[in-house]
Amino acid sequence: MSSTPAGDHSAEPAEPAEPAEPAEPAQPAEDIPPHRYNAAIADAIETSWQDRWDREATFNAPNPIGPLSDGFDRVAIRPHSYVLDMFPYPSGAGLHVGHPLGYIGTDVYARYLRMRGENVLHTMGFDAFGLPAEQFAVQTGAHPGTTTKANMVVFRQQLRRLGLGHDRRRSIATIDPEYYRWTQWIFLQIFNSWYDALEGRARPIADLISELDDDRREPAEGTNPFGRPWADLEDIERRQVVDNHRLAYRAESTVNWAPGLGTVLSNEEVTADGRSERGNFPVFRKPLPQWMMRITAYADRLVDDLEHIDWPDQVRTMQRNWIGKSIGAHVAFAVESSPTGGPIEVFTTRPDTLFGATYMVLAPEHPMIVSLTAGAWPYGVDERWTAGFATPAEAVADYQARSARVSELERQAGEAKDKTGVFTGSYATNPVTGTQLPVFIADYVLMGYGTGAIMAVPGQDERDWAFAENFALPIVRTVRPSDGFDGKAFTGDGPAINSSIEGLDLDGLGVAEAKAKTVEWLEANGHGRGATTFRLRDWLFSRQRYWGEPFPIVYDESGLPIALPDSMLPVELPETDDFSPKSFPPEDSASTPEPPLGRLEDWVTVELDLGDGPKKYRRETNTMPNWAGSCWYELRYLDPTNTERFIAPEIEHYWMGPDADRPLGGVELYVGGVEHAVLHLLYARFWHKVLYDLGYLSSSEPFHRLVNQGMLQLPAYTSSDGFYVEAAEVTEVVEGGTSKFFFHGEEVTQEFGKIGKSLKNVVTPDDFIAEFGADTFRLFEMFSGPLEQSRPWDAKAIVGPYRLLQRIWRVVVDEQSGTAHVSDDVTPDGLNRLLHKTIHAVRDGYETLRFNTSIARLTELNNAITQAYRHGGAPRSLVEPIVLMLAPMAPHIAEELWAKLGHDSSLAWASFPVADPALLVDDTIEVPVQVNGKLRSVINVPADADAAALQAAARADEKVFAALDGRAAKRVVAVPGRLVNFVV
RNA sequence: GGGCAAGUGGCGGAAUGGCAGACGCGCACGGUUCAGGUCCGUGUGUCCGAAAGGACGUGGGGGUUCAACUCCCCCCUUGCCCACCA
Repeated sequence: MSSTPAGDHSAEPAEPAEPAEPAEPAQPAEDIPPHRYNAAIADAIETSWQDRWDREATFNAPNPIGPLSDGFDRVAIRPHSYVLDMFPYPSGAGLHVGHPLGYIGTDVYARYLRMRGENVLHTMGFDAFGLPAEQFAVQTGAHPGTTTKANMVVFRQQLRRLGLGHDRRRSIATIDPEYYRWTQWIFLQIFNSWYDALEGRARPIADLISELDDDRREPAEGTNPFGRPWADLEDIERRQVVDNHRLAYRAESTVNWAPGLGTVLSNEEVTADGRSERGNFPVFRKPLPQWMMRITAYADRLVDDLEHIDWPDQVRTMQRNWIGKSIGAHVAFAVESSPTGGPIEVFTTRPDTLFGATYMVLAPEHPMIVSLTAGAWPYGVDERWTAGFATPAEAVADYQARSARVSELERQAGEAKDKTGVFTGSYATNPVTGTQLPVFIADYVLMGYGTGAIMAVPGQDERDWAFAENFALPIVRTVRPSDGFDGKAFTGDGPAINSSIEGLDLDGLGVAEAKAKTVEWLEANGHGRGATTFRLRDWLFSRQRYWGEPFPIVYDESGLPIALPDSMLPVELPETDDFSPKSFPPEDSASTPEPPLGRLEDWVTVELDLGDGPKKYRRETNTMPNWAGSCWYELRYLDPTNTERFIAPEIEHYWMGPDADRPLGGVELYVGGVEHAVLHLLYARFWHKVLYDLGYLSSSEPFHRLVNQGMLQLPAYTSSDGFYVEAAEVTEVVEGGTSKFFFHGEEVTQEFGKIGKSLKNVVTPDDFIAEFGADTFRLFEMFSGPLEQSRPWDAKAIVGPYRLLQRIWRVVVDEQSGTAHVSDDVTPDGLNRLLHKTIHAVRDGYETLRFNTSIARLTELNNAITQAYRHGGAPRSLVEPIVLMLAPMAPHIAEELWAKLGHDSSLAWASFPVADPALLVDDTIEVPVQVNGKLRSVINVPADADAAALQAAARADEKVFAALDGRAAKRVVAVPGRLVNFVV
């Protein structure tokens, strides 16, 4: 591929490069040369090149069609890549040094791919709806839109100053009505879809209705509460049945209500100790009508497709665990005392242990408890089972009340392991043994998982064992423990025991076989069937907040939701000064959410013509959660100005369509923090799959390759009383090689931690850019370790990359005159070989995102050049490649040097140097010689020396001769090109 | 309690079966300088030794191999995630 001048991509013809450095260097100390690379020169170069890149639209990536397709004919034959960052939330604090790590990494990679000859899409937008902006607004009274937009201006400046090569035409913000118009449109697509379990994909809801009308399909299980067939239903009933199928649906569901925040939260936003992730307020479980997304319909595909994407194992494991797929069986336990209530259905992953089920437990919220609570205790009941109450009804009511209240407190105290519960007075029948099993309620069984009821098998389950001990319940072992019958549950594999009746004999079988055989028996005898359960719940999708996307939904007098037509989008967020959520005392569990939009009566009540004449409707007053806008932004970057569609299919296919390397398609590289491993990445995959199912996308996964950048840890300082002090005001004193730290005269202790206000250790890129320039800052962030790795930020070490740039500058530029001082000499063979080895290694570093190794190789090469050409005059054929190789990481200085070397156009599209394979192998090589595995000498041999020649050369070496000391080798390992090892 | 990742000089890190410590920071010495800083050069794993050289050395213990930072087993430590999920 020949070099493509940047002029090809410019809006205007390239102008000759103008020297960007100031005429008067800022530091006129007599002995410092006037044109030594320093912060002032860096600043001049960097701002000048940033302006020129903007002017020439250097980083615009042409689309194959549409308004952004200018110049596509010139790149049509090139490969293309889409390199993406997780877009930031524009907080008021601006960027700290941790943020740009990933942004610089993707920028280096994108610039490298471009120089390798690809059409590269790289841009940046803002995830700008969200709670912090709203909370800040509530505190200050300023509108969240105003503060958010001001923050975005600051972020844009900071990002631009880093020299990130973004296609600015594609930048979007989720708060833009022209963006969230399509967020709402996608919501409607999801609302107007259902999951066809037979075909395993989402389909338009209209298909369902016509299939129901034509009697080709029955309503799905649990969607028709009316007990009559579809044909006999009233219109309003049919609407409800259809609504029950939708992928976005309203349901009375138990939600996490945080009175202190005034909003409900998704399960993912609640911490393990029952508090809100944001704000740390108590969260109460409360049944309320809410919008839900049927993400559980995709649980299997979300798990299965993890196999086909290139993500860190850690993140894939986290998603798998979050989805929590369990394979087992549903088993029905008949209840004689309550013939109307039907059997108790349980889910178990261990159907093989059915013979060991000795009691049953229901969650305290289980709906069958009412019918199962007996009128009186059975004769001679164990008093531990009754909790001292005279009747089961009293005992059950007391336990239910306590678990609703206490569970939160107990969780907060961090100990919920003590097994409590109470007997209902009823018994169920074990389907294999016919034994009567007492039915308990206990809070160690959760209503939200499986069926909310379990068969308890103390012999094979540690929790059941603990409960059985507390309540003196029988324990039957059905698996022979490999470690003896030693007074605890055995959960491992082993031969089944005590598990045989007529028609079902498990004894001697391993767990897997016994499971299969039991399921077969259950199905044959009508007692149950194989079943899969997921930990994942449907996604709670509504929030009682102001600062989010309004739903494109209205309600008529029936109270059922009606989708607005596409022509009425966007439903703009109404302007108001009254955007505070109605919050309540944090402990007020009786309160219910009141969305701010509900107070805007003029907006809520609306007259519309939705096809049957103008009528009054009420708008939905909830807004969408923070995650909605980030579920599809990677798609909108591709076609940001499209007013007809959320994205043109050809454009999606061009940038994200599947190919040999990416079987499910998706972004080539996605870089962001591991904190989004579950929420954002799971929701975005879900939406992407729905849109794929509905035929809008050619890719079925949004992000093919994911890399989590590491976290930078900054020094933080604690005083002797344990409080953090401002890191910026701490001074370091070095005494005899060890450092001591002082804060206003008091000695403080240094530790390394997450960057943040709480540790008082925030450091911004701005300070470093002012002192060293953006190129040095970029190089430093990339040099301190691999992109994925977390590491301490040692600010002092930034002088290393600074010196490197000074030295490279000095190789090209005469520090007295400021002009290039290279020669047209031929590069000597030795340096030329080093150059080509460097090219090889630098490319490898770029491709594997190990930029630190690329910098090391460049440093070595530059050191060698410096040694050989102390006073300038290095050959151009040696100097130009080093400038090009430096360019992805330190683009401004590289552009400037490139210009000084006489090139008129930007090197952003110049060809990256290619190593000549012939120069990667030397004529003679050094080969280590070991005796008994210990290094004794290094010999010089021809590169193509075979094993025999190697051995001969090694024996001829006097150090080897001495080490062998006359002993005969029992064995000689001679690996051509690698080593010789004598075993004596 | 479970899962995953990691542990290499004073520090960040390099080496993915074949010369451990590339490259950088720091430090030491030398040059430049009135001086300091900058800049340039040399050295810098530990121990013994004036040196040549030798011994030891990648959290600990064991194993596989001619050869292990690298692969396998056990343990320790740290970090992250999940945590009564039947």
